Amino acid sequence: MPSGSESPLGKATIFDVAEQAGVSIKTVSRVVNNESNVRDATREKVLSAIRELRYKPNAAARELSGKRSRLVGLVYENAQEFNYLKDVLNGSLDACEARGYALLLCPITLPNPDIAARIREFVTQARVEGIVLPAPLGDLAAAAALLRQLRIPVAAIAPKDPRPEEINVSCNDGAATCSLAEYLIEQGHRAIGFIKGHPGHGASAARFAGYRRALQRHGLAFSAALVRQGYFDFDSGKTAASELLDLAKPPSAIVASNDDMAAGVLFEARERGLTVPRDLSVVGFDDTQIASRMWPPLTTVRQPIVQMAETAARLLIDKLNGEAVQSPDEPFECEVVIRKSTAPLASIT
Amino acid sequence: MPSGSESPLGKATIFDVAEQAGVSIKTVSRVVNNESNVRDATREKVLSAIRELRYKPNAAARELSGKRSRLVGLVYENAQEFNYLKDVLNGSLDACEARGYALLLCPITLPNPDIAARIREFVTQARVEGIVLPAPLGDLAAAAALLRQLRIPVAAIAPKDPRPEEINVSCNDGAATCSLAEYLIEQGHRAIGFIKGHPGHGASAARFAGYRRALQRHGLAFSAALVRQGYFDFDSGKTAASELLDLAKPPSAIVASNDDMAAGVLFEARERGLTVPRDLSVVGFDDTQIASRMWPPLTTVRQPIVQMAETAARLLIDKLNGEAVQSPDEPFECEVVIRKSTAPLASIT
DNA sequence: TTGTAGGCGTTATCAT
DNA sequence: ATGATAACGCCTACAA
Repeated sequence: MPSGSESPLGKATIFDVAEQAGVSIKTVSRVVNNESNVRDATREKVLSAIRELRYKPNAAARELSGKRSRLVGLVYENAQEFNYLKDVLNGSLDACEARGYALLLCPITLPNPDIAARIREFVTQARVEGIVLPAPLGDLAAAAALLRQLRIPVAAIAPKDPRPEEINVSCNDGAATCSLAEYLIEQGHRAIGFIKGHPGHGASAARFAGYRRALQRHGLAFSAALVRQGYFDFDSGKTAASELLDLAKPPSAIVASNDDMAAGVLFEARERGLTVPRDLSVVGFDDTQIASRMWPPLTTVRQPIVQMAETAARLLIDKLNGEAVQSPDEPFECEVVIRKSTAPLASIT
Repeated sequence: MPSGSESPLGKATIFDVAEQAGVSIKTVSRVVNNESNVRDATREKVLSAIRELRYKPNAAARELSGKRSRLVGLVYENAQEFNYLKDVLNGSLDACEARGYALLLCPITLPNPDIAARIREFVTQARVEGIVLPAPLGDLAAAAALLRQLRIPVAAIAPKDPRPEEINVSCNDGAATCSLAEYLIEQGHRAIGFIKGHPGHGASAARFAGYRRALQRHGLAFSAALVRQGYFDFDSGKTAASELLDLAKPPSAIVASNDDMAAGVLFEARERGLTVPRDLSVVGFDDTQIASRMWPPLTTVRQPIVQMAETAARLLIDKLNGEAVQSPDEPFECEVVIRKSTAPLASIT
């Protein structure tokens, strides 16, 4: 019977719904927030009123009153190579959308003299309830310390040192690197070079360990001479390859800890007139877009980054909503992608 | 004299500031919002109280009361190639940060059966005041119509059909393509292939026009046989190159409308045993990261996308704040980047 | 199970 | 130029 002057254009408030349903605003609030203690019949009445009026809770009022912003922050390294972030973004956004949260971005350009100040500014200004923190930022001492101090929930993606009280999502990139190296060994390669990733990145150590494990399993001696430090970027890969290829006994295959460095290796090989994979096998890691566009297309490893990010953001939001969440028991699985940058060792010797 | 119990932890409200400064909250509000009609001395008092108390206006309360969310949306195509978006993101974020706005993301995967619904949902749910709209989304009829209907201010980046009542930011990519083609002509090339970009993208027509202009200027006949339709992606570039190279009289140089397609051309050339640039010169457009990592590194054009996006977002926000803004009079300048995928035509004939 | 009252921090109205 | 007071729409007590 009651029928105020509900404005036709999606401007209905909780009062309009209450009137339409013939209940109090509190009851509407209960229904909207999925609280218990509402009789099914009442709930239905309210629900249909909500539908009719196209009622959407006012986010500002909700935040002002309830102290919850429904905002999650993504604090990330604003690197040149952006494909990793693209996936992180898509995964995080999916989770946020599904749960009615919005995602705010906080790019950080490294090196940065005062990361802590930037993050603090972000957290206080943007009023985010929690933070998704993809590697390698979580492993920066300054960032980690601040976040701990701020007592803001964090979901770390591929952290080096997972904090047990927080959410952590990882993948088994060590095992994948091991598979990759074993694949090369099975192809007859014995002298296999390795280019490490950025030392501040948790994955670097894991991938290196995977490489050593492969050698060990096949009874091959590890030689530090075949290992070079890289930094996940094209130039460091090129430099490392140059040193490796200058060796008196250069490797017949090189494992780069990511695709960008592998691209550098390919580039260096080209400059020396070497043909890949005939003269040198090369593998990367990440299956970034560049991997399939180079010549030859790169044998590499694909990580389920979208899924990892989605999981991280989803668990984070659930935690913010008071649910007792746990980090995944098992790391996510990586997938080896064989392309054309690898070939059996020509047994000419 | 007055000194309530200001909580030490950045929780000061407008009342605390008013008390500290000995004025009413309305005056504080005036100062915070840069309104006139405040005596300088009063303003100073308030300002110093704000500093002392580290007062930050509560965004939720502001929005609830003032109807302004200080949120801007970025509606973009969620494409594989993400470097373009990376720059758009950085530029937009810069402008937002500088003006106290936050940026919300609305990725759209194409093709999408109901773009309009998605955008409408975003605008109403995310309560953004305005939208930054990078190409090619602005040129999709469905999106354009909806945005017009929603009456929400839009800042378009590189639109095909600029709407005079909105903000539009572009660059002279037609002229740049012309320079690129002229460069090839000066290198002795006469049969120059062209791979068009996605027809829905405004830049495609501009770049094609630039190519034709270059031919015209140098008195070269235009041949439709040397032109192929591409879609800005690697595969379409590869296919187009294949067709072009199958011609009885194949071109000695190919202009691809972007780097991804140029990468496809390079790939195809490799598969045919052609050496670039000895047997074929290739140029791209965008100077994406891949351009400098390929072999040979690509001659291409760099667009100031970060600047364009920053300008678009800045003008949009200024407009939202009631300022009388105008789109830039001049398009932004592109820069030709000469690398190693081009060489003078070997005059063997 | 349901409803009433008060407050969240700001901006807007209308005085003064 | 400045101030008192009423919205803004919702949520959290607390009552019934």
